[in-house]
Amino acid sequence: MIDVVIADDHRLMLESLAEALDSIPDIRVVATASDGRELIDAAREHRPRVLLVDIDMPQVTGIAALRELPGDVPAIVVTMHTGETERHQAQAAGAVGFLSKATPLPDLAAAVRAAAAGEDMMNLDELDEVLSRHRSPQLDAGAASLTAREREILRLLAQGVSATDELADVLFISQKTVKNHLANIYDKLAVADRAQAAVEAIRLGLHKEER
Amino acid sequence: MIDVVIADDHRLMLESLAEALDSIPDIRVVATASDGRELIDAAREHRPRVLLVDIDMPQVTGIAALRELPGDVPAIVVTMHTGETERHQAQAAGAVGFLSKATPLPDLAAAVRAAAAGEDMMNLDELDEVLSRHRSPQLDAGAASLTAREREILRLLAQGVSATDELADVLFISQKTVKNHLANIYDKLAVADRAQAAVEAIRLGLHKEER
DNA sequence: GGTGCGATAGGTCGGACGGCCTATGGTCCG
DNA sequence: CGGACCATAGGCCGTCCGACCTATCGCACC
Repeated sequence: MIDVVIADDHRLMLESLAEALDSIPDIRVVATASDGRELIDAAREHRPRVLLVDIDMPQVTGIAALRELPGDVPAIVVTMHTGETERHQAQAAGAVGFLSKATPLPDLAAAVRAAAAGEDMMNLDELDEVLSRHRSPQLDAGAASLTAREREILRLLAQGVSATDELADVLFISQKTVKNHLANIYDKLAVADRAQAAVEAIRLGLHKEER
Repeated sequence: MIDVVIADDHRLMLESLAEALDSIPDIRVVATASDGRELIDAAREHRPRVLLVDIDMPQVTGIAALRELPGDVPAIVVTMHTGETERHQAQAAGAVGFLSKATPLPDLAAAVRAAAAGEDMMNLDELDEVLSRHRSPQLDAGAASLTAREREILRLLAQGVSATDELADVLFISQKTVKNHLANIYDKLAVADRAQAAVEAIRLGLHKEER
């Protein structure tokens, strides 16, 4: 689980991004800030693994805030202004990444994971390669070891198909097999019953998957 | 359920906002667009109840797109540039609302509900009053009639407390009472068991509530 | 060509769950 | 005051669930 603090002066951006990142299973937004001052305070108080920082902020800019903060927490600068000047300022202030606000959300998530893993993303030639190495969420041992069939059953659970006979009908297998898969799922996710498995499945985002 | 189409040229904003709004129980994002052209196509194809439109977009701006679209779908303009010029252009193009990107997310959700209800939000003096009338999500009959105790139990379910005896212990009531509440919850939400109730509880956002 | 693993399936069993009914005390409101 | 609603609680019953064990088939990897 990667703890993140986000700073952006547009509340709509700040709150939407916080909500969206928080719904990613391996990322948790522990605090948000609307200017550089709040960012510095939040970073000191919550000790996150990664900072996401906008440049344009009233009073203290993102760049200025980064200069005040110790370099022990990797910071990704996210900005509308992707000129070389801003880029160099960000780099000089200690940023490990510099992304445009045109970046797709999954790429930002990948950048957060990369930053948490100690990667540097200031080299544009390597950026794509670094991001692609961190595209998939780093799930905990249990969730990561789920088989395709088990994920399928979890997906159905998260979508409201909970009865054994319904699951068996949808999957064209016997009720017995459904129960076996469920038992394995309970083991891997360390839960006790369908209700808890459904909660966990939704946390993992399985309810959004199609087919 | 209010179907919405969002247009914004910054993918991070677009995708984050889509994710955040979609997680609100009475709002569904049916399509997103990165420029005015896509917005026009998406509006025609998906026939949403409300449009959320950024002004600054390449090729065809939000204002230009609104001018091309029939006025039968209410549009809310969301922009960084809140000058009188933009305001008047938006109004002339048929927008029913004009909000800054500094607007808090809950206010935007309220504006979406207001727009879906046919309200006009172009009068700044009435804006606060109109928004406050639409703050709470319009839940369907079942969810709206839940009692405090029932919501409490649903919240626990959504947070992974599923066993009758655990629920009884946490709430300091007998297991029998827990089962009675659950039976009433199943009725109101039209579900059959705890797993489905938990799924519904998360959809309603109860898992985020404290205490 | 084993060895391992996943998907399939069956049996048994005790306990948990959900459906249905009744009942009491409290609160709020007309 | 009476009615409506809620939280609390108990009983009964049939069904479903989860735990534990065994077993076969197919596929992939070495």
